[in-house]
This record gives sequence, structure tokens and C-alpha cells, in this order.
Amino acid sequence: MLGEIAKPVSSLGAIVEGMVKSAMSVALPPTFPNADPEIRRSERADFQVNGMMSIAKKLGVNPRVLAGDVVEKIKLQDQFATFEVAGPGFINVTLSDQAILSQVAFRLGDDRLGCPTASKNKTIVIDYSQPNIAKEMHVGHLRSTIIGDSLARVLTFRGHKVIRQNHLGDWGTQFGMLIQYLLENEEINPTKETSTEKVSSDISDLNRMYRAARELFDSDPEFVQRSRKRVVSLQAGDEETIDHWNAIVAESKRYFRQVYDRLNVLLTEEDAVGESFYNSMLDEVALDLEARNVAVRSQGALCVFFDDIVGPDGNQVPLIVQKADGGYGYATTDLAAIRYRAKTLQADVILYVVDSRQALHFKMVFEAARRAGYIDDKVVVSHVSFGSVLGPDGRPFKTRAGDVVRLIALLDDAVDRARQTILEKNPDLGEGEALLLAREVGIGAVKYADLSTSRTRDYIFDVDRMLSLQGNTGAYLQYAHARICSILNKFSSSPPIVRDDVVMEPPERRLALLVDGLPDVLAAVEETSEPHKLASYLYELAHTFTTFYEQCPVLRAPSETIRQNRVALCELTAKTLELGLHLLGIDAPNRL
RNA sequence: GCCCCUGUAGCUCAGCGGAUAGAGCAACUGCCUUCUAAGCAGCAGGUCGCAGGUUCGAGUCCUGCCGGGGGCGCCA
Repeated sequence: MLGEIAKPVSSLGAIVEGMVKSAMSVALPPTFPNADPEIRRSERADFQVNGMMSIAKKLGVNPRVLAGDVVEKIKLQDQFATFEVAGPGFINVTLSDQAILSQVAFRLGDDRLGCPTASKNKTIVIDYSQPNIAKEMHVGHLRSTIIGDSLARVLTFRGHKVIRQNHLGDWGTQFGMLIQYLLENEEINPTKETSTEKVSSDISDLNRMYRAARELFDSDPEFVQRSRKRVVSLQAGDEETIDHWNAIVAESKRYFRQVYDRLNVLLTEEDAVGESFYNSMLDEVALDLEARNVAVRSQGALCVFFDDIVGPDGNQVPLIVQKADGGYGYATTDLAAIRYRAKTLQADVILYVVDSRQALHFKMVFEAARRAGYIDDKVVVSHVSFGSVLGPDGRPFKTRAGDVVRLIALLDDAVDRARQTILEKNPDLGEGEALLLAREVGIGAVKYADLSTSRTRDYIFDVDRMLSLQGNTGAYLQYAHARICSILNKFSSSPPIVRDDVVMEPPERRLALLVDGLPDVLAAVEETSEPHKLASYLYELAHTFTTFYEQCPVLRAPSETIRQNRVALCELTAKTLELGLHLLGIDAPNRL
């Protein structure tokens, strides 16, 4: 019925933008080829065009007159939408119900819900999670893991080739210390026992041993000497030393797998490319940087300097490529990694989902890599930084005793609390099913809490709030989804027939319009590496649905035609919520 | 000293240079004989840290100041 304009490119907003732009190309002088019409959602209409005022200013004409000229040039407007000049020079755009309904039908019939892939498909490396071998993961790793995983999902859905890289801390001086301690205290070696059942307690043993070793290292100079020697043995490939290292790494990986399983993230064994992977490249990188004069010797160390990076004493602060003792630190590993990712993995984009405290480090690494030619102008590298995790008191998140909170314990707690709530709300539910749901809800709550706030800020981790399951929490979205499923279950499986010649009620209209915004949101998430935009969108969608749910009965709709349309809206909303939650890494159970 | 992040309702946070700054929690008032009340509707709550500037238009951009957090040579 709508002919040409009913062929949607992505969203109604994008269609409106296309229409306005083509009208502008006729109405405006050719000196304004690509002026932005600034299409935005509006409270006064469906969309508003803001760009005419600034363009009129530059042209020296009356903005209302210009807006009027543009509106006149818009083709086929009545069938699709009405455009009217308002205020100082806005154009208010009100879509026809027909246009909105035909868009609903289109999305429902598309297995990607009408979401296009990105215009250019890129190879994107995402470096995230980065736990340390022989140490327990903490809430900082949780943030990196959750944010990075969501970005991986969104970018994959957008059609990019995503290469996940879990840059494990599996190498370096601390391993000399750890292995030496192990050798000197064989009887407590936790890697000797390899019963797979007690994985998490083994990591605790490993963790405990790490701390004991660290304590000795900090207090006993002779142990420091022996540890240094052990590092040399490790790097030289001494068999006994390597055996111990392998055992420790294997133990830790079992633990990581357990955490990742519980979190339901995409990371697998194949994504684990730790620091040790780059060990064999370090000599070459150091030699290369020196040969290219990117790095120079200073106080015995091989350093890269930057004009604008100085310490408190006013002297330049280097990125140390090789220590005075000949060893390598993490800077060299990061340089080897960035080169590997650009040259071997052929990355167009490299994202580092890492704590914001490492901002300066990455600034130096990126700059050094550019100077050395490891990445050229076409490669985008970005430190996707996030703030610290704080407790409800606003101080660093620790236990009462001041220890780092164990991640597994935290997740177990979340799941357990969710289980209690679920059993309370559904006394008829079996224990097994309740636990299954509890995992989806509990983990979803933890993830949503993190993903719903902008990542650059410090993040207050408040288990009580996220698991109260009230208001803006993960459970709210899951609940909305489950309610829709409950409605849909009452209808036969035959797909609803959408008719576009039906007048829409305001709640239907708002819902249909909002559900149409998903592709634009996903594009924004890609653009900014900010999954919280998706979280906010889904919350708004769930809330808009719930209002619709209260005001527009589906089962007992006034007519069969309206019922069909409402079923279609329900189905599209459910699919959108499910997809959106999935892209955040959160499950969408059919019942709650 | 320099650099980065941050300051929006009592608390936790959204807010792309656009019209009257929004949610959630907490408080108060209603709403379950009707598709799941983990919900909905309403009410109240704000000199958007302060001061300048740019702009037709600033919570949003720029500068300065104040407050909070973080970082700054051989740890990661």
C-alpha cells in the first residue's frame, strides 16, 4: 500500500532522515551538500528536525521560511507522515499509523528484526577479562568481562568479525616467586591434587599460596634472589620449572572456566591468549624498537619517551621496553600484542576493555606502536576504560576484613537470593526449575546492574539493590518478557496478520515506535563502545510495553483485527527484548 | 606539579547543541472477580558544583576556579 517508501532501510527515523535529506538537497544551495538535518525523537511529535535553524543562520535566511521550503519539497508525505514547521524553525514529523504498522509487519517478518549489519564489516579484536593466573578473579575482572562480552555480542551481531582475546596474566616475575615458593614448600602444593571437583577450593589454595609467597618475597631478600633466579629458569625453559608453571596455569584455567560458565559469557579456551604467548617475540620487539630509534637507552633501561608525559619531578616518564636487568615488563608484552593483532590478526579495530587507571599506560603503548609502525593510521585502537568498583559505602569494594571479595562467592550469593525470591513468588515451582531460573535472574541482575550505568564512572556495587528485583533491574526486563510470553502462549502458533489500516491507540503507537529504534541503538553502542545505551533502551522498552499491557488488552481486544495487531506488537516486543538482553549477555526466560 | 575521570532530586544514575531536565530507590496516595502486582497510575522532590565565554538556543561545547576519585622509571 505504501509502495516504495514502505521498503524500510532500517528504522523509521532513518527513513525520515532520508526523506528530509533528499528534500534538503533540492531546497538548499549546493554549498550545503551534507548538512545534518538533526533528526531526534520528540515529545511533541514522533520526530523533530532540528537542523534547519543552524543552517538558516549560516545562510542568513529566516529559519521558519527555510523549514517551510524543505517541507514543501518532501515527496509523498501524506501517506507516510505529516511534516509541519513549528516554533522558531523546528519541523515536527508525525508518522501515519499505516507507516508504523507496516514497519511492525516488516520487522516481524525478518529474522534479524530488521536490523541491518554495519555498512563496513571490520575485523575487531576485543581484549577483555584478563584475569591473573594463580589469583582469584575480583570485581574488576567482572566489569571487564561483562562489558567486553556485551561488546563482543553486539559487534558480532552488527556483522563484524570479532576476535576475542583474553590476555591472561600468565607470565612475569611473580611466577618466579610463586614457583620458587612451591618448590620450597612441596607439601602444600595445591596442584598436586587434581580432583576436578574441588576446583574453586584449589584456586583458593593457589591464591593463599600466592599471598604467602608475596609476603616472603617482601620480607626475605634471599628469597627474592632465589625467585629472580627462578624467573631466569622459567624464561630459559627449564623443565622442572616449566612443569610447575604448566600445572599452575592448568589449575587456574579450570577455575576461570568455572567462573565463565557461571557468568554465561562467550569466552572459551581458544580466546585465552595470555602474556606467555608473546614471550618469544619480546627480544625481537625490543631490538626492533631500538633499531627504529623509537626506544633509547636510559639509566640502563630501554625506554620510549613522550614530550607531554612527565612525572612529579618534571622529568619525562618512559615506557620501559626492557629493564636494566635485561628482563621485560608488561609494556613490551602489550607492544608485541598490538603488533600481533594488527599484523597477524589483521585487526581494523582493537579494543582494550581495561580499568581506567591504566589510561596513561595505554596512551604510551598506542603512541609507541604508531611510531614503530606496528599500527598504521587506518587501525583504530581504543582503551575502553571503566571506573573502579566501589562498595555501597563509596569505598573500594572489599569484605569487612578488608579482603578482596571472591567472585564465585558473590555470584553464588546472587543466584541464591534470586532463588529465594523465585520460590517465594512461585511456591508451585520445583527446586530444580527454580534453580535454573535463579541462575538466569541472579546472573542477569549482576550483569544488568553493571551494564546499565555508563562505564567511565566508578561503579557502586550494591548487591542488595540489584537483587531487590524491583524497579530498574535485570529482572524487570525479564519479567516484562515473561509476561509477553504468557500472553503469546494463549494464542495459536500461527503468525499474526498485521493490518496497516487500523487506527492505533497511543500506547500501541509509542510501543511500536520505540521497538523500531533498536538498530539505531545498536549502531550507537558500536560507535561509542557503550553497552549501557542498549540497557537504557531496553528498560524504556519494557516500561513502555508494561504501560501498553495495562491499557490495551490483547486477549479481550475490541475486535479480531485489533487483537491480531496487538499480538504482533507483543511478539515483536518479546523478540526485541530477547535479542537485546541476549546482546547484553542476559537470558530471557519464558516464564518467571 | 602535570595528566585522566567525575560533580544533575535525600540516595543510585540516564540525559545525541534544541522547545517544559528525566528514571529507579526511599516517602506519600490510589489500583489485583479482567492477558504474571517482580507491576501500573498519581503526588512530591532541582539555583544541573561555581563564574565567565561561544551560540538564535548550553545540563550538553570552550576557559578558569572549587570539591571527589585515579594515574605519573624499571610491579601488572
